[in-house]
Amino acid sequence: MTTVDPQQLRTFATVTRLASFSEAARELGYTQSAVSQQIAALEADLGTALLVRRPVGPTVAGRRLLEHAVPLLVRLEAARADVARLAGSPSARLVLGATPLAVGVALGRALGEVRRAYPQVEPVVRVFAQDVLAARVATGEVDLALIDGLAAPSDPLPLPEVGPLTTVAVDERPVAVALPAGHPLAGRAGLALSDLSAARWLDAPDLTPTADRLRAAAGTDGFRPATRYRGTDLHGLLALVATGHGLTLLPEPVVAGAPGVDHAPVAAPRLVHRTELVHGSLPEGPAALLARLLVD
Amino acid sequence: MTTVDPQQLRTFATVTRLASFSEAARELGYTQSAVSQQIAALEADLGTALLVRRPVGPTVAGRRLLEHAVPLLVRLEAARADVARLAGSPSARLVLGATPLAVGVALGRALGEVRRAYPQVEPVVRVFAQDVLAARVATGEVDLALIDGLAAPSDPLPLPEVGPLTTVAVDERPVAVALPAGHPLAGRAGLALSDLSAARWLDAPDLTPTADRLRAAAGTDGFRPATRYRGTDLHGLLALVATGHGLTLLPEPVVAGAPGVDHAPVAAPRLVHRTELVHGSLPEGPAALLARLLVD
DNA sequence: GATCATTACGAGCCGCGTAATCATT
DNA sequence: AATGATTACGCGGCTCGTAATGATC
Repeated sequence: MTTVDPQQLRTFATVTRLASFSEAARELGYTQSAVSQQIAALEADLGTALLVRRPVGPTVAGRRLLEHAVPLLVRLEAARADVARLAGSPSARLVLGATPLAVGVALGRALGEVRRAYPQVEPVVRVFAQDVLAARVATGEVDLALIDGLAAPSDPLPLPEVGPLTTVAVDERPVAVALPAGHPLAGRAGLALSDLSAARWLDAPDLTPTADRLRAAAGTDGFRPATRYRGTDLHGLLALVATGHGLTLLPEPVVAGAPGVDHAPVAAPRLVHRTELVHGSLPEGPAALLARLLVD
Repeated sequence: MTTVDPQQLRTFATVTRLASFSEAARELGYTQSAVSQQIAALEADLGTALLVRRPVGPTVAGRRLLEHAVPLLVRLEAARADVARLAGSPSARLVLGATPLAVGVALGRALGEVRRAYPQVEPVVRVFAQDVLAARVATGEVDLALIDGLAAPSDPLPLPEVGPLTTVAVDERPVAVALPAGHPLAGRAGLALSDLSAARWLDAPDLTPTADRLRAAAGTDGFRPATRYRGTDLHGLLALVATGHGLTLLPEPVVAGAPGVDHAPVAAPRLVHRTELVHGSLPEGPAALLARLLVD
């Protein structure tokens, strides 16, 4: 019946993230003591130990609580931001968030039309990794977002639910495995993803599906990351593929023209690279126009 | 940066639901004064009026806040319930929630197998309306739920997101319009849902898709409810159809055998009656067994 | 012995209830 | 006039910081 205290939740989340009471206190502007008391109160309230101390880390129950805590805090903030936006002046800004692979010529063309219709607005495009974009939309930091990812055909992307958002499918492309030029699998048809679970994979969490997603999609273990690539630059990633540092999964049109890189379409399971437009409520204006242009 | 107070959110939600400060105070165990102060504090905090008084009702900003408040409160409770369940003894109970149309022979057979494997557990089946079932799963009131509803083929049902739940498709059936016997449309193929927007519809929110859902699916206005039917009894609803009180949308197998009722398949848009199994994390035991049996 | 979490305790603030006031029908 | 929302005000509790204590490397 009674609810959990979000402040304690935030402290708890911070403590687990930093694995330290004192550092969490520093980040949150509390004393060590206050943090300790908040955690103690939360544990007493829930009737379970949530953290083990020295070294600091979550218990099983703590891990479970974390699955709730982070989305809850995001949404709590989104709620405030959402009504604040409604009260504030309808700004003429237009901020579009996008994952790296979602930025394409269609977007450029649509932005051009928006510029013509609303010459006074300065459209801003900001690139984010997939996992945080939905939260940015919910808090109003960006007005619209183009998010890409791996999905079964005509299935929606698995986005974290952080508020009342609308998502519309914009694009679906076949996916292919990017291979070094001359690789024996190049161009081979009928390739099953699970056949490649033992290969060396490039883990580029800001650009391509992570190993978890691949395992889930293929239904097998494996996909052990050989090299980790942090960053949103596609060319760098393709260069690593070309030099044999590992394979990666990309939309077919993206790998098709790349120099030094061959590719093979993935036949099973049936997967597509999907792009979705995500937004909250859009008042009539440049943002709404852009949304209409993008879904066509 | 700072978060919204859930207690105020709960009070706000209660006030709007009851459209009265005093009644909300009674329900929540506060004085009128406390409720008034909480609302005032919330409005001051967010910097906007949320309610109009006399008669009491939400403003535009208030309506927006409500979209966040209710799911937030559900999930806040779910978080507590979720870790509590983890701490408590692994009870041998097995509570299955289901929407009325989701209870079928497959379920009966699966429950039989569970009984045989775990003779000591007493399976309980509880029937709920669609809209509250996901929340019951999140709070652990039921271990698993079978939820049915209208969807595009192989699309998931639009469930409110109230926690980290797993959903698996269990069944998809064609949908048909139930008609009084001898109705001119009976058996006609190629029927478009939008053609029927002007007809008299039975509104049975506990059993069938509401008018909103129909409008969204058909992409047209209309589907004005002629008669409202509260309850989860299918036979009563079919009797109303047979006596000409309105049309309704049901899975084809359900209407096929009903006396006094004819039907016509819906051809456009492509729709199915989908049943999904929804659950949180399932420790090995009767619940996990039942889940496995149901998805096959 | 140094770092880091916990406990003890007092001070300030916040939120509730009582009660009076104001507004609306 | 009566119902119902708001304001005034004082008390109680809760939470934080300071400071001392305890545990772990």
